[in-house]
Amino acid sequence: MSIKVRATSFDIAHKAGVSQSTVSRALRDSPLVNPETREKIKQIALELNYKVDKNASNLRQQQSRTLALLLFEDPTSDDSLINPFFLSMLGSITRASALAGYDLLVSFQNLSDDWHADFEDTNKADGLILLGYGDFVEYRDKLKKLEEQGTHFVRWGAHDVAHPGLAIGSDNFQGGFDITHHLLILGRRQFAFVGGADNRSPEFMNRYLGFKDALNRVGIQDFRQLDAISTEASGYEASNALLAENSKLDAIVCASDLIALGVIQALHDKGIRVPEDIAVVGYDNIPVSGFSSPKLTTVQQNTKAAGQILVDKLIKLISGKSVEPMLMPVELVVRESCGADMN
Amino acid sequence: MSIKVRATSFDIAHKAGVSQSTVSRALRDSPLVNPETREKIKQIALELNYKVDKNASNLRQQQSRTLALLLFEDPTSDDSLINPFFLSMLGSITRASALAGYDLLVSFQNLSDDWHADFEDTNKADGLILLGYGDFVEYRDKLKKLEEQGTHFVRWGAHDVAHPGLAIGSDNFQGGFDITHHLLILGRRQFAFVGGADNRSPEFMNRYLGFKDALNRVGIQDFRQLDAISTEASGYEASNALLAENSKLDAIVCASDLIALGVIQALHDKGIRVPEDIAVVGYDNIPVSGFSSPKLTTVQQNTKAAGQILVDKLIKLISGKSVEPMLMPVELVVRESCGADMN
DNA sequence: CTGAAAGCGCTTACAG
DNA sequence: CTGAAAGCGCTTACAG
Repeated sequence: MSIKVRATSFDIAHKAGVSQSTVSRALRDSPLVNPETREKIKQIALELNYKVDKNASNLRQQQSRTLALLLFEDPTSDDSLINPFFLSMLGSITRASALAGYDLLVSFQNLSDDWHADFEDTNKADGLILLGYGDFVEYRDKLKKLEEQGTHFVRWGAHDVAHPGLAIGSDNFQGGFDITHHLLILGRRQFAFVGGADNRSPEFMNRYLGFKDALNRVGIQDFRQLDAISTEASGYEASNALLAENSKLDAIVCASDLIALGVIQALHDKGIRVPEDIAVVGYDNIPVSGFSSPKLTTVQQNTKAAGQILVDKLIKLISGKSVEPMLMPVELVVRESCGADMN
Repeated sequence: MSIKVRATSFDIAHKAGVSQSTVSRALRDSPLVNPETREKIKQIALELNYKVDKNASNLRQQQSRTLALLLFEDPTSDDSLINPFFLSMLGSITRASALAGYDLLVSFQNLSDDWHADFEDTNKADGLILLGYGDFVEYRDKLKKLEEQGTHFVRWGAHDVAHPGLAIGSDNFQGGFDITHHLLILGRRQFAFVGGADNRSPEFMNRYLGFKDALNRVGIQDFRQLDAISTEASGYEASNALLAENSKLDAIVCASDLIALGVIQALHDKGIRVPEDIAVVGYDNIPVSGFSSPKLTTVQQNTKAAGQILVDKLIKLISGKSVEPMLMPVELVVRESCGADMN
């Protein structure tokens, strides 16, 4: 392996017979420098394989042109599996950052980490994108600290004036409403919702509220709700608990696809047919949902646009512009598990 | 939003009544500094919410404690979808980096980009992890450049003394052999392999060679091979081309799960039963493969260990230690699409 | 054990 | 249009 000798701007200055300041200006395309000089300098830089030292440049400019993506995992999830929904956002965030000329640091965080202080405070990143949170109540305290320190950050989730920071999220209430409404149209009447409906997970809560509203509007006051976190195992368990109650059921609305997959598995294991006996629907439209049997009817969030928007808003925030929160529309994806093609 | 005022080591020095050098030493746990002084300094640092400026620290130390993960996508793939196999490695790489005390920059690369010069040369990263490549022939030239510049890098793939740099990969030959052998045991005799078997994609090539070897060992010289890239669409197309040939077939070995999914879809559309009429197997064990119908028999690579190993080897490389390439074992995952439970 | 000083490699206000 | 100089915030060799 060859020894690495990095050229500095002084080396170029020497070769070009100009001062180091002129080199710096030329490479930054400053209009102050003579076009011919600039070309000569750029040529030499190329020959020497010169690259600006980012540490020096960043130190001098007091910025990093880097964004940090902090991913909070559900503490209970298998550590080899990342939530597929976040994964799909990772792609668009990475692309949007690159497009805007920012590098992207990616980090998985646990609530126990001292995460709130690690990136922007060390000048490694100009701002943070927060995805997921585990338990919202604990999370909120950390957000408050971030805000107090003047850190620039955006988060994916439900915006709420009561919560610190700017949130971009999709319309979970509408999604919960739409998919429940769809089941009502298909004639289902005996409902259960599986997913934690408390302030520990505001997304699930809003989906639940949409679910409830759809039922109330047609006069249904009677339904079941069971807590579950977003894993197949949790859905499986909740489903069994539900069946043990012996309540009459013809539709189960799940707060996520992962939960729905577990619920369907549990029903299969008991010999209950989906969707013939009980319709089951999910939320997120993760890749697997198009392949399960039956294929999941679910709600699609626009992850591609979401990533782009998170990045754009954060960059605006960094440059001191004012930024509005945003609620993104959702789309119902009808497949088999709702029983739509039974009619 | 509060105005951000970052404390520097001078601020702490002032408050503590010591010199700035002592502050730096104390925060780095240098044994040179008096324990009481150290504690006092640490206390003040905490109060002022002081964090070492990484740009300054990195500049001074000429290192970044950062790794860059460069992900090359198949140029033909839908840009909203990342290869699920890489995604699963992303998790373990991120975790392993954090554990080793390195930050992780993530970037998607196109072959057209000037990627080979962007991270280590700017001192933003101490080393690179390369995942995927698109076309290996073009890729190889870039690798050569990286090596010439003395960049530290490891890549996921087949190690070959003829190729620049250090590769960690799984045993694709063995995987191709094992899964084909499994089909032979189940009584299949008329084979096709779907996946590009040329030097543009060495992984596929090795899987193909394993496939071929398994057949040759039992005296089968006659089989079909069709090119395909790792997408469902490409598998679908190849499958139709195969059927159009009217050759007798009872088993299709696919170079990836994505291809297998497309092949199965094409067979379904023609009313051909899988695995009754034709067995179809994949490679990668992506999450979807456990949910397709029929569920895919496939080959599992140990992505969790792989990510960890890539990070470990790269860090060794950075610290100037000698490092060996590695071939990781694979595991056959038997589900339904091979027809194992028909016997 | 501590401090004064040099220097990492840039960018940019200042002077010409 | 160009150069000399200051300074970003650290780490560490040197001197005591």
